[in-house]
Amino acid sequence: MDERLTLEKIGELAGVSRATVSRVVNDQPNVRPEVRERVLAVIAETGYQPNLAARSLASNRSGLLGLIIPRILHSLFTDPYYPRLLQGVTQVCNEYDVILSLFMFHSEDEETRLYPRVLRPGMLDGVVVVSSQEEDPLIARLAASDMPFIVIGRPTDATAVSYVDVDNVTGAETAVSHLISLGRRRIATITGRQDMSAGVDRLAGYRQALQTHDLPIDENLIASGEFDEVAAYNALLRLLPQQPDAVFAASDAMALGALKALHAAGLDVPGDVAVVGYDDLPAAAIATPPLTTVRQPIRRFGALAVETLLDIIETGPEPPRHILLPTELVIRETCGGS
Amino acid sequence: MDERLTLEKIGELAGVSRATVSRVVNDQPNVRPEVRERVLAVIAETGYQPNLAARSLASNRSGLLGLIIPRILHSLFTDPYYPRLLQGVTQVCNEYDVILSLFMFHSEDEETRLYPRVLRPGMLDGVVVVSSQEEDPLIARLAASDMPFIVIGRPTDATAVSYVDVDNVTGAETAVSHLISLGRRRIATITGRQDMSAGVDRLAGYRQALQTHDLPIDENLIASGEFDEVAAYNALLRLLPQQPDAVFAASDAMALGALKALHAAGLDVPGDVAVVGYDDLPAAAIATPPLTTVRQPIRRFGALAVETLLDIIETGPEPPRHILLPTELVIRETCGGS
DNA sequence: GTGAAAGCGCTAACAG
DNA sequence: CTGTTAGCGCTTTCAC
Repeated sequence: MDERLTLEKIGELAGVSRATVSRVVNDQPNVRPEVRERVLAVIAETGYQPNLAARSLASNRSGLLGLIIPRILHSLFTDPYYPRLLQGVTQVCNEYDVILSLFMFHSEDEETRLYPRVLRPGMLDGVVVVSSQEEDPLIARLAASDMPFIVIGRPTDATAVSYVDVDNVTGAETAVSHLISLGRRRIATITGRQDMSAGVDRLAGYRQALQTHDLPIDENLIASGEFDEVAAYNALLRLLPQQPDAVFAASDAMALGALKALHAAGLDVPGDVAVVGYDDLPAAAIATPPLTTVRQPIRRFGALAVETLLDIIETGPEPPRHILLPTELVIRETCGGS
Repeated sequence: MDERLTLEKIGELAGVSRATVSRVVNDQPNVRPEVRERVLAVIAETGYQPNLAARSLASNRSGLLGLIIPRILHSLFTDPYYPRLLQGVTQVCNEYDVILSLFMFHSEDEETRLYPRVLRPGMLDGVVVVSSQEEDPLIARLAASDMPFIVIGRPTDATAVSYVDVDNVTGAETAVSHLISLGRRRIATITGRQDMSAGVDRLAGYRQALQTHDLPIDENLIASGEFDEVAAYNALLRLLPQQPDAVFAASDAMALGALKALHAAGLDVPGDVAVVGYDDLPAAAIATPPLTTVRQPIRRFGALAVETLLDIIETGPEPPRHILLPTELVIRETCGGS
């Protein structure tokens, strides 16, 4: 059991050549059913597994996909965003029998030092990039290489690049429109980071909803929360003097921070101020009061990214795939309506 | 720029043989400094990167490490536990220039189907296994193979296996002892899952602290919270009739659930009931009131696992490494003392 | 259908 | 110190 099994050895045991075994292993035609059976039996008996490195060298395909998570944003790490995403990604990888390599960078130095490794020959068949900031230099590099890739989260110069994203503009617009329809008029927003398209788009959705309903946009009702609970807590405190009657937070983490600040200020939710979040974290459902929020299909999203990447590897990068997933408004109690 | 660069080609350009280039690339001795320089220059100019598959095939080392996360526990996914762990793990991987392959399983079927892939020849140099439940069958398989591995979280039959873990028993004991020292006498606990060593050990620490201080152990003060916030909320409600004056929750997520239940029941924390958690999640610091908790060095922990694995790969599995990291009691307001 | 043979790009003795 | 020579285990023409 200890001796290394090779195609050659399996062939020997089955009384065929190594080439035939290879055909069987790779489900290729041109093998007599009876022979195939015999080979399969030997493989099952011996527990033979083809050597990945050798296969990769000979076929120029590694069976490895890369998932690249650029410089970690602390805020995203207090969310279950990445875990969810990873669930979706790994699930599809398992389904298609590809292996996922995870690249997480912790500093700009590390990024620049390690980017070349990603493009290393004989390594990855394709990569999924989580775009955390606009204008990620890696995306330009990937676009210049012939490595198949897809971006999670629409990059700035998106037209030529394949991506999957949630429709953040529409999601935010729906949330704010709902507040308007409930009679709120001084709707504040706590924005996410403006170097991330999710932050930008959700703010755009907020503005768009106000415009559509002919409501004025008061810049004093817009405060930056950096996608962070504590920052949002403070942002809400800054917003309070403007006497908003509703707050749209661009993430649940921030909405939770806002709720805490509202409680601390002795204000009633939704009586005095309505709150809507974004993400539908598990914590949203058990907040006090339960948080109205925009649900993103994060897991599906990761899954779809991999499926699309696999398709790109198969059929080429053209045309660029632009996939926007719809969100869903989950109405709970903090918006004060139904 | 499009033609594939190989050792041969670099050698040609530098006027040396492929073997010399290989020596330079691998930082081996026996190359005249002057020649080395010349080769290095060509490599820098051309941006040559050795082909991983070829190297792996020839040297029988892939430069890949596996991280295996068995069947996902929903509860752990609402924590930033995995993200933190991944940060530690990837940081060390980056440092040592090894690539991390992530295996996440979502069902028992997937597990059994994919375990063999992990042990596939020509694939991984070693694996880190996150042990989520006692008696993971993969650990037995790994132990029977000659794949170097290390377990995060002490497995049940731990003696022969290398692992890193936090000292959960001592951590819990310290927390409960602190409550005792503050004069609490009817100390309840909300336990984590008892099929995970963290759950078992933290309960053991609780019992031990009571015993050490000659306090009776009342089984009615022990409720199961499954490491889940909602389950803990309900667990606390069940505990309330026993009139505890303190609660030790085996995770912050559960402590947060307990806090909510306590508020809902109109009890004052820490006036009526003191609360101590475990994990020091970001949310613990901004809970109302801020949560006293046991801090685990999760990131260091992931880092140490990889470093130790690398050492095992280098020097062999003997003797088994048993590494316990100390925890730290973070005293905030829910324990009602200092 | 099947086998023989030629690499894939690299490392690792082994000469010199 | 440096080059030559074998493979590593697999895929993939190309004959038969």
